[in-house]
Amino acid sequence: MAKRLNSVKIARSHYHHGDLRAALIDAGEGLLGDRGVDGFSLREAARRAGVTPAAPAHHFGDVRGLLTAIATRGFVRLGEALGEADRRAGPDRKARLHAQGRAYVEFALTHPASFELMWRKAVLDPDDPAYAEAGAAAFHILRRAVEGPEPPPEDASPAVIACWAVVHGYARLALDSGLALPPGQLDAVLDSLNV
Amino acid sequence: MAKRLNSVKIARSHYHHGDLRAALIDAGEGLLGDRGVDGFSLREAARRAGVTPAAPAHHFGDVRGLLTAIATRGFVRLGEALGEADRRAGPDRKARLHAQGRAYVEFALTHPASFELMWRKAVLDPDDPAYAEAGAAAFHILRRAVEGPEPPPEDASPAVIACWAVVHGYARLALDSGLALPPGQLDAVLDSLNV
DNA sequence: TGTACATCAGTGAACGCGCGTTCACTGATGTAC
DNA sequence: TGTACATCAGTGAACGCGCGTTCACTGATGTAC
Repeated sequence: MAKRLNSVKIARSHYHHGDLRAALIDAGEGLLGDRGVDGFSLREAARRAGVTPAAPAHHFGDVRGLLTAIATRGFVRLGEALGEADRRAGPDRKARLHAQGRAYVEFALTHPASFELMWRKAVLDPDDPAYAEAGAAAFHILRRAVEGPEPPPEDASPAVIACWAVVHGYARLALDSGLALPPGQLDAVLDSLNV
Repeated sequence: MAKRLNSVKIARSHYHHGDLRAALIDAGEGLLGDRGVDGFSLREAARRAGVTPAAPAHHFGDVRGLLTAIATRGFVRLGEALGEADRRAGPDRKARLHAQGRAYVEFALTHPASFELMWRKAVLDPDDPAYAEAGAAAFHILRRAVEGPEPPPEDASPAVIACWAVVHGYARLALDSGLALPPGQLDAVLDSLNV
């Protein structure tokens, strides 16, 4: 019987899925994309992961736990997108800000249901450490672009709040309102901001 | 038997509530305030209005209809608040803009559940004429402050979008994030906007 | 003014549904010796 | 290398729940004559 040293194990038995935790988050994200936050259910997520409705409890406790994990992954991805945009933008402060703003809005428009879930505290466990940390980390990337590489430990500056409000508001507006927002518009809005 | 000519009829019989439509919207708003959008139910709203769960159907068709009516009233109230703030602000354009911005954010923070519902298209009937009209009317008040008394029939200018994005974003941010936003901050943000 | 009758706006019982969670269980895994 | 056993991560059946909606009904209202 060959030892399986590979980290990827393909054929798995009925029991012991292998990485059900990740599979449930995957399935949950897909479900979210198809049905939105209001159409989400634990049972359907389990169904999509090919598993019994009781299985998720071992990994997440309850629905709230699974939703929080999905939202956390959303913040991680958002942080990656912001970091990536920031790196590509080069050293210019304004260029970095614009790049992050565009990435933020693009993320929201590309994953509207995830984006909404990330802020729907009523269905999450907002005190979950991983969730809180992922959100703070994403915010920190924006802060560093605005306040410099080592922001002071105090509260974020008004300039950061202003930038975040504009970008977040723009993303929300694009999703919330029926308004068709032309692509270049965000740049114009950010340009009109003196920060 | 005296004819009841008064518009207000106090004692009503079991049947024929009098103005159940309004009473259900009232009850629904209260429920929304207590439990949030995710805690809303038709049955509980009917219970609070002292009526059978089947009664709302006569006035609203289904839950979606009731929620849409509540959201519509939210937009009407928001419009009133914006108009009121605008009037108080006098003729100066910047003053009007700031006043409306403050009123917008204050509305959102005072009625967070209503504000959220107003934008939750997934649970509403966004094509409902009254709902669409109330939303457009509120937006129009902001537009007039930015673009002048007779805005052209075309799409709103980038300046209006910028203002709305800032104000809407600020309101959303205050609700979405855990961040404590100091009261004067919105003014600072609006000041940094060249419109 | 009185009466017949259509319409309206409620009742209350019942329906089926999908949900989240629980429970005792069992097969697979991994570790100690 | 082999065996015993504890732990882990699933199963699958069942639970109770509140929900939105339906249905036949009935009391109140208002209108025509």
